[in-house]
Amino acid sequence: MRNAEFDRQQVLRQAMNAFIDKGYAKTSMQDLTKATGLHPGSIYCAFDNKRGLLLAVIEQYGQDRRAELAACFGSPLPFPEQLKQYLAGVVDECQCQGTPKACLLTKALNEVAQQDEVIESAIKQHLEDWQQLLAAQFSSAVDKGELQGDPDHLARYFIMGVYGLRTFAHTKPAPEVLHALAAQLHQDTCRR
Amino acid sequence: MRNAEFDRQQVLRQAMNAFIDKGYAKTSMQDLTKATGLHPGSIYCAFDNKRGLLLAVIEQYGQDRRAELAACFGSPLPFPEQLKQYLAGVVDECQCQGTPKACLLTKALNEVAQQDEVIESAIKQHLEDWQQLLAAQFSSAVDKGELQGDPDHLARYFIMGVYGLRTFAHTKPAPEVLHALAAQLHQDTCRR
DNA sequence: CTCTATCTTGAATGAGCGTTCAAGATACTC
DNA sequence: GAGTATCTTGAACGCTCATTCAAGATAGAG
Repeated sequence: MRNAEFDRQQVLRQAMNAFIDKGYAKTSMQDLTKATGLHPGSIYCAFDNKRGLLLAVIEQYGQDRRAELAACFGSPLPFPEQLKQYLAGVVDECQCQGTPKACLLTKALNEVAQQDEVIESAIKQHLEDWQQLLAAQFSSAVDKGELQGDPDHLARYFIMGVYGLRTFAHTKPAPEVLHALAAQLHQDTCRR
Repeated sequence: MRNAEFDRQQVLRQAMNAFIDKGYAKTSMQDLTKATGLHPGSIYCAFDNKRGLLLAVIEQYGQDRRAELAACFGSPLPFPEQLKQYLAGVVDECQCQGTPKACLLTKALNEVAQQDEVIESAIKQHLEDWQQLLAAQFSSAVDKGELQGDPDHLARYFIMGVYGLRTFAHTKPAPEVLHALAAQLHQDTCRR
């Protein structure tokens, strides 16, 4: 017997960065072997093929984002403040000096739209999980009287704003523009 | 002497649909020859290469969208109503039965981000033109008292919403969800 | 220590890609 | 109507890609 030598999570996160930077199609196996340090055979042994690696990476990405969200909304701050911090994190990612970090889920969804049903629905599932986790936070804020309105609708509207913010960031606007948009979104989400 | 036999605009629109459906990377020259009816040599003669064709297609797309916007805001309706119709058009595109039409500009921008500066800035230019045209409409609405606030900020917020709506549509939500989000965006844009 | 099941290695493979180009077709000029 | 400049055609090319696989390495079992 013999165990695998590599750390699966580490490999997935390295491949994740490669996919986020170049997109799925433009990330070659050569890129992936460089990024992960694994040889082609090992990748194929562990993940079947490039597509299987993407699916595993998507799974890991979803898990990481869920942990991130839980950490942010686990603080003792009032809900609007938590939401503000969450948005600030998104904005930071979008304009992280010269090397903006895209969202793997939306980037990949955009790329494989109407071409790979399995990947498409895996991504859709994670985005819906994300929406549901956020909606739960909105719901508990409504219960505590920190917010008014339908939590599901508010969560969807907020998420739409985050999607929009990320796309807007691709056009490299001035930082204050992105901040103003985030502030407006925050206000429109919390006002009701 | 001899003139080219094909209709340039028609070819560009056919290539446009191919790029919108499959994305730039996954649209092969074979796809493009099928979509346009042109042979490889003709495409290379007219547009240099696949990338040149994309650039020409982007130009055409920008022109088409500008015409569309002018038509929508050229109506005699009050501004909020014009905006509502514009949004309705976007939503329709997003959930056009089973074959949603993405925005070529954002789709391609997402794909070539940080990989092709020329394409990136061509797209960025068209998106900024779009923003400016919308901002001009917002500005004139403010002048007429149909709207309150900073037209540039409002236009950017509205555009962020359109970006978000399009990404949200990729997750194939129920039609009423998309409509509710569009209605909310309309309200938040026009309220001030 | 030996054996063997498993993992690792990386060159080889074939398919598909973007691109080229020389031969053929065609419409305009004079 | 002849000449020619231009466009059209599509097979061929070289390259890169994802994928394979047989040989080599290694860790645990007995």
